[in-house]
Amino acid sequence: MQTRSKRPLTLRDVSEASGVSEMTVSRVLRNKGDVSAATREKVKDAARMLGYVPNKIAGALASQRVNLVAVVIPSLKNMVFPEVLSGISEELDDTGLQPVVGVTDYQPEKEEKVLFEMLSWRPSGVIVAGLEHSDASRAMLMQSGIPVVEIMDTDGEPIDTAVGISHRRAGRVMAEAILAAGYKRIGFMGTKMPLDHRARKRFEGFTQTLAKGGIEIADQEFYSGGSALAKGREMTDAMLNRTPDLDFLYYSNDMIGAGGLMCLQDRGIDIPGSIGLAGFNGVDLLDGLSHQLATMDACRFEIGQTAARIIAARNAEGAADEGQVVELEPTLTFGDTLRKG
Amino acid sequence: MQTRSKRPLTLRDVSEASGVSEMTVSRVLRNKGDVSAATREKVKDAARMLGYVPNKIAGALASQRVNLVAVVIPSLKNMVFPEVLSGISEELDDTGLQPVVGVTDYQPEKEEKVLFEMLSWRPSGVIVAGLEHSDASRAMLMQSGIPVVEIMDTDGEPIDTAVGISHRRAGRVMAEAILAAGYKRIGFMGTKMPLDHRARKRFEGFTQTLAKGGIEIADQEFYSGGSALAKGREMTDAMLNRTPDLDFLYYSNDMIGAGGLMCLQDRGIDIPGSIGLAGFNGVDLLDGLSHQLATMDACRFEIGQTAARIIAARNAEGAADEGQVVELEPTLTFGDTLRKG
DNA sequence: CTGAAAGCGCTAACAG
DNA sequence: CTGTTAGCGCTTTCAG
Repeated sequence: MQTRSKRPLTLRDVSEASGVSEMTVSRVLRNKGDVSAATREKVKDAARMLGYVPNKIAGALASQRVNLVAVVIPSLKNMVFPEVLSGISEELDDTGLQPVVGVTDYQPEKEEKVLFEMLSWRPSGVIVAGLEHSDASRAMLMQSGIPVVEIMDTDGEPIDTAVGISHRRAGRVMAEAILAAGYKRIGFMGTKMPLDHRARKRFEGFTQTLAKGGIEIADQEFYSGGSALAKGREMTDAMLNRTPDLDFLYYSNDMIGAGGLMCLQDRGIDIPGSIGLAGFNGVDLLDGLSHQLATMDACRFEIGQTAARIIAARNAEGAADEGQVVELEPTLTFGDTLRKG
Repeated sequence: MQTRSKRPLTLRDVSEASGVSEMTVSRVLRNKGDVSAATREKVKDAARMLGYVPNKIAGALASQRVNLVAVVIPSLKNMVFPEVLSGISEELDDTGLQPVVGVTDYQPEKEEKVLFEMLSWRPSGVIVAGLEHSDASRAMLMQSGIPVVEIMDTDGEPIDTAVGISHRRAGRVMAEAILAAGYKRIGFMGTKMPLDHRARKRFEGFTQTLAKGGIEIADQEFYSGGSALAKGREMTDAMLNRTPDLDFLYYSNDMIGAGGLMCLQDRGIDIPGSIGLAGFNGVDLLDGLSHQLATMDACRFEIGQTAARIIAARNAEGAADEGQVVELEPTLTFGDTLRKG
């Protein structure tokens, strides 16, 4: 058929090979406009024969249309984000739009850099995690004139559109459930991430609601790095030694919660009678554990879907519902580690 | 400063605002060629003031250079692939190249589609998981004239360059360790994925080596879908009921292996005395378990790094070491679940 | 050090 | 239904 070539093929090559004008070749290859079945076949054969791959760079420049959606997230290691991505990817599958992922490592400067890179490709839409961005980032996004959907969080002022859950509310709901169940001596363990605003908001909602119930966090500890499971185990062990009278442990994610669960089991503690536990995220990775950990689903997949749907709609219709905030309802799962109040 | 605008800014706008020719503006913004400090400042100020974001589409078309590296992987849910991605991403960080990810869901037709999409952006390199591709995919990749690195696997004929481990060998090494430890009645559990060629090759290497030792797999089971931890637990339970005299369980991944471990613990079985276990992948997610599972590291991060380094080098130098195969050495970890022979 | 002219490969907008 | 003519916004190349 063909071999490793130096110069990539162009429309002109297909045009010459098929004896049809470039313009008509272009139309056939895009299924645009009416072309007779005969020429259509000729063109398609020639293209296939040569192994022609259209140049989207040129196409995009000429048509001022790019079928890319920029997706900017803090990390790929957290499982939460690949799940959101799946939602986006699935929803975009039939729209002709394609997600392009950028990772910020939770660093505002890197976010700025990534956004700049992304925007310089003039994508059809931008989906970015969180509502907190540098002034420069916000300015860029506004200025771009591109539809922007901020995801995961609704506690704040969106640039354009937001889809997510209220983490403050999530913290509050969990606190209410714990209070209702009659737990009094509560310990908290979480990641040491000053830049994880969503974890911070959950923590705030949590402590504020406890405070209203007249309760203060009895002990707390933050970690960073390492295997979450191991850390959860270690921290829990340390905390129980330090503050033996705790009757509830709230973890900022399910993975360290699972570590804590193992620690309690090793100690032979009655769950949730003597001590209750809860995590956050609804990670189904952990479904095989001996106890099902109480947790709160963060609607990751659905958030991705919804955000993608909004971008796709805007892309099709032109301007539309700007400035909306879609707040999804996280569901609380009691599992086997939190008594119903 | 500026507001939501309709028309995106162009070089011309910056040129007019700064009173410097477009060409010189372009040079400043790319740090290319010599420009006086004075005009440089003028231009930079104007660009910042306006909030100018260069149009890479136009730049790429004009310069015939795209700073994108296509990365095509089967899935994002498997943790293995995000890890490879991290390696790629990190290695690419200082090269000016940017990864763009495409997901195939283990489907050859989707791989073909994704590759076509990717290639139509004329990336500087392609990193693709696996050595098995449709004829059309292979043809596209060859034809493109773009550096191609196939990753994860070295058992086969690469299109251009390959970086990975030999899964056949990995299976063999594990089998040898198990034989050396004196286990005789071996059960296997894995995913039911006809298209996961690497898992298949491991299994082949494993069974062939056992055969040489005069041993045949005593029982086996394949699953698909669901939480791996839970599945591992269920399958192990079922298998032990069915074939109670097993003395070793080999799992195709660490997650189901962990589920199996829990099952054995529930049953109060002595590990690794009465029954040994091993998984595959070296997932540090699981570090907090009561026993450290025997496993084999797949060198994911390193594979990503190496592949990225090769692409970056080719991009800088022009043509170079084509056709090489880099086989990395997976390390066997005995942990607490496999006796040393 | 700076600028003018000529495309990159494709598609929009018209004519036939 | 098919072809022609202009660019898209930038960079290359070549003159100053």
